Amino acid sequence: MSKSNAAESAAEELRRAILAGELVPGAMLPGERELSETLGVSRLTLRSALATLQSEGLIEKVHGSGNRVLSYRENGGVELVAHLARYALEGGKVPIDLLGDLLEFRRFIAIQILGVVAERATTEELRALHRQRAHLETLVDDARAFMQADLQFARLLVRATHNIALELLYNTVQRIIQASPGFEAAFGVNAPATLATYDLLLERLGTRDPERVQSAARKVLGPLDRKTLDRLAELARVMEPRPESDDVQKTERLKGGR
Amino acid sequence: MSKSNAAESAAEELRRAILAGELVPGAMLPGERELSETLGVSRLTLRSALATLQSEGLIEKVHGSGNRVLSYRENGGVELVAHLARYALEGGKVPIDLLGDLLEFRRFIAIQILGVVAERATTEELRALHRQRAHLETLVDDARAFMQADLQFARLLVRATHNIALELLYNTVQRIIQASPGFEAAFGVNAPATLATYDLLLERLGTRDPERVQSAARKVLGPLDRKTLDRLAELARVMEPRPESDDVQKTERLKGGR
DNA sequence: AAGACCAAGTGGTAATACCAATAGGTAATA
DNA sequence: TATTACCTATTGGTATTACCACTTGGTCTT
Repeated sequence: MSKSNAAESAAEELRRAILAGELVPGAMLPGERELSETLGVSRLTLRSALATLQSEGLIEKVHGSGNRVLSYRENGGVELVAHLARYALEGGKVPIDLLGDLLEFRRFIAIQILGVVAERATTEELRALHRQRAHLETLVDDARAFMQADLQFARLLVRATHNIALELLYNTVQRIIQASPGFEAAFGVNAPATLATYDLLLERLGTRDPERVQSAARKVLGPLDRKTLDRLAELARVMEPRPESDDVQKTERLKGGR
Repeated sequence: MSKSNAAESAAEELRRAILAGELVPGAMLPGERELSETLGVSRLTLRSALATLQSEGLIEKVHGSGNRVLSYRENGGVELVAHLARYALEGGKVPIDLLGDLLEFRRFIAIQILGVVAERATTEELRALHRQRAHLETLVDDARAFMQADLQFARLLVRATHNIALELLYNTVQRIIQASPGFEAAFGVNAPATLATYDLLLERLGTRDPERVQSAARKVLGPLDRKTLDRLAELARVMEPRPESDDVQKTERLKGGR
């Protein structure tokens, strides 16, 4: 990859091996001195990579003993979703299933959040949501900008719950989405339907009745996500496996000249 | 804390300063060479600490420029919940509000999860849940063991959703809970009511009707969490406050230049 | 046979040197 | 005068080397 970060590259290689099952849970990694040489980085850089993997719950460091591989199913943190998605994309596949799981997760949170927002949000917070909705409408053409504004809309929603745990969780989710190339497509694909959905929900929020908001959310959000997935699957079919770029030869010829 | 880990201690000091608002978002930390001397660790160790803070979304590293403090409200990950709880406890306070937010978050997820589990769980997975419920009954006296078994029960539940994103999220939540001293009390305090609740939910799950399961969950889980919080608040009143430690002077040194 | 003990291997920390990227000032230029 | 190019001090990133602290597994002693 084009990342210039040596430590992250090393972490990447190990992470991929673990997620691919090549490194079995319970197994001990080679010693840091040996492993650093194998990966072609200094022991220091290797240790930085190992620290990252530890924070992701993929390995366990035991002073005096070694580095043990853990089961990512039982210990891996949410941030692995981004990596799983990236590996799938690099393999040429659109991670429809994974994205579906992530959308379901988001939907679950959203339904519940909408309920408490109806009760707790200040009028000012509701106003801010309407403003952001209006802003979204101007960005339907720019997928990336639309995603950013959509995330901001979600942030305003979360903040209106006045629940710090949910707010921090949202930060994590946002980082996952932004770190997952291809996920942004899921936002742009369905912009018009998204806006219509927001309109309905905002209208219901105005009633301040949690029941009405949640029942609407349950009816609308599921189909919306399903439609998004369908369109993504469609796009995936259209795209050919992977076009090799033949610009390489061209650039080669440029070198000699001047 | 009595942790022998130098890097984590350094990270701890910086994290505390950031979460306490002593280091304002947007501010630049002192250079790594200077800061490492200030904290009494090598630059290497300091960098390890900074890497941790970066992964938690508290700072942003900019090659050639410096380390910028970020707003934890906007960038901090969920794992900060554990640290916030710990700081509160070390200050002599039981973080009732924070724990309430966390329980609410857990409750939101649980309600939705129970819905899909009713649809998707295999009969074997339901059997495993019943077994774990029976096992829980034997541990009502040992708060720590009960918490572990309770977490395992929740894991079985999450796994039955067949949603990898939710499963990974649960891993993160579990780590937060286990890293938060005092949170385990929230589990032991209300063991009998917890068991009764599980019985009800398992019975409803047997019907395979999402609606019935969710409506029961909505009715039961809220009051259960409220009762737990009440008992914890009661316990907190009984315990006397704690004499403070005075490391306040140190924090002055952390404020950086530029 | 059981316990104390020692030694090799492992991760943890430190000190130093050098590479790479950024920012800000300065001089050359239009 | 405003703009551009570039140089340089400062900052983070990586490598090398050495030593400390802990764990483990064995030997030695009792």
